[in-house]
Amino acid sequence: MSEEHVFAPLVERWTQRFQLDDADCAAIRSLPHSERLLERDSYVVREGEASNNCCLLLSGFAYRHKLVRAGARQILSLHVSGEFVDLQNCLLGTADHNVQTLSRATVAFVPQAALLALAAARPAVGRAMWHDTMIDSSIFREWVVNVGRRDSVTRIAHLLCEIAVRLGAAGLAQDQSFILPLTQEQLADATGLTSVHTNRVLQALRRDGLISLSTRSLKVLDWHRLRELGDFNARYLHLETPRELSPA
Amino acid sequence: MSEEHVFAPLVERWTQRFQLDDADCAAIRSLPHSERLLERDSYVVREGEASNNCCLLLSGFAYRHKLVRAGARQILSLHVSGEFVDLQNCLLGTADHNVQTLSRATVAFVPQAALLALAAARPAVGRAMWHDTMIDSSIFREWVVNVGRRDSVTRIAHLLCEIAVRLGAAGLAQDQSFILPLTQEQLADATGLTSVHTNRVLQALRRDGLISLSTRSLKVLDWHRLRELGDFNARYLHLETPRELSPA
DNA sequence: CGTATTGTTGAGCGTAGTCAAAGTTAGTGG
DNA sequence: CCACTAACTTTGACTACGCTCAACAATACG
Repeated sequence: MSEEHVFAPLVERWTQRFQLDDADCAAIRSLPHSERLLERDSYVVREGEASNNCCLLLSGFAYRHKLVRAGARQILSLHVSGEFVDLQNCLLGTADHNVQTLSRATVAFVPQAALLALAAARPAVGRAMWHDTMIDSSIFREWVVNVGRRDSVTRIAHLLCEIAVRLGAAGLAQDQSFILPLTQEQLADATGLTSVHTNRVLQALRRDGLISLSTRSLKVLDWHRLRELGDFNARYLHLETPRELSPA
Repeated sequence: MSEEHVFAPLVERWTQRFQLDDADCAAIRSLPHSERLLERDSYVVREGEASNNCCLLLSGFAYRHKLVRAGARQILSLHVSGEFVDLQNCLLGTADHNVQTLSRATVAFVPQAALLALAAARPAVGRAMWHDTMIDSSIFREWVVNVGRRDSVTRIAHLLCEIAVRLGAAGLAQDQSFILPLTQEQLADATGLTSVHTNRVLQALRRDGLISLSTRSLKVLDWHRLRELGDFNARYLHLETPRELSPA
């Protein structure tokens, strides 16, 4: 991956949604950064650490999670390539959660100070960054609802819907088929269930002809019914272009 | 409440944490706004609505929530006076959740465009706003953990700890006592439990001498044990001066 | 003072958890 | 390329935490 293309997907995504001018784009492209290849399960951020760098995911998948005293893990969100994975920790001094790769991944670490300086110098870019973090926030809210008020089948179906839509939007799905980057244990940790129960729910979804799933490869066979079953409404993903707001 | 003091608590809070100069503060104070008194249970934002105003809570309490198809409600967060209650919806065009008052409240509605213009014109203020929303985000993450991976007693204890610390930080608690602005049904909706079970857990906490609670008035009797029981660590609140209820 | 809201109690049930073991797939090194 | 191992998935039997339903008590409030 050549240096000058590192930020290309990011610039493309942002220019589609926000009015970034050439200077904005150039400023993004000239951000200092160091590119790295991370093995699966590598920690990108550890809870309690001071964070000096922000991590942009160039390829692969990542997730956030937290541990409770009893030792259980709760996965907080999933991330696909093209996303900044810890703008969150960037603004708040110390990380309050862990970020880890789900797969082998390439990332670019960008010094926090450079990002904040860019946000201050180029308000349109700052707003794009803020906007991205607000979408993350919306997804957290939906996850609170998912683990708080939905039964196990609905919960799993909802999560699969979210993954299907987000991978689709990122161009990582064809014909309702995609690589599910999570083990059943990770699906369980994302939904607040046990891996045993998650396994049984997945079998039920297969039995009912909603999905086919084998070794990390998932195909949605009946999107309408899965969406219905999962009580899924994509609004919270805010995939549409945001309304244009011009400074007064 | 006189016009020029509407933003005073906000300016004070932000200047304590960020380096805002006089021009920044003046710009905040001169934000256009309309002040209103809202009765208890008033909607501030409704899911699906386009939002044109941001709501700053001047007094009273508010909460965010979402409904699932089955009709259950999940409370997503609580808000105390001095906080912007929907900077979230401000950046994203349409609201993805409801915001409602928990008590009679006074609020100031600020036009969204003015806020975004301010954020762009005065980067330090923009960063303060972004920072506030990132703390909300951190709290959402902790709530995902709370409802996803903690048992009922731990969950309720954790929520009570959060409320105690946040009300303490806002100067709304004295001597480990404060007004608990939630009914048991609302506590249940915040923790993903039923009101019946919440009632039983509260009784257990009273029986064990951790809290005393009667008609909306809660006193923490044993902060150390409650904190322990609730698996509570205030880091996620990112209070600069974590003013925890100290054991005398 | 009457009514609505909120809190409390009991009995029975069901969803999801626990524990343990076997089966399957993927990854690694010989 | 195969053998071996670790990781992941599946199954069964049993358990328990928290839910449901329903009635009643206490409190707030107009």
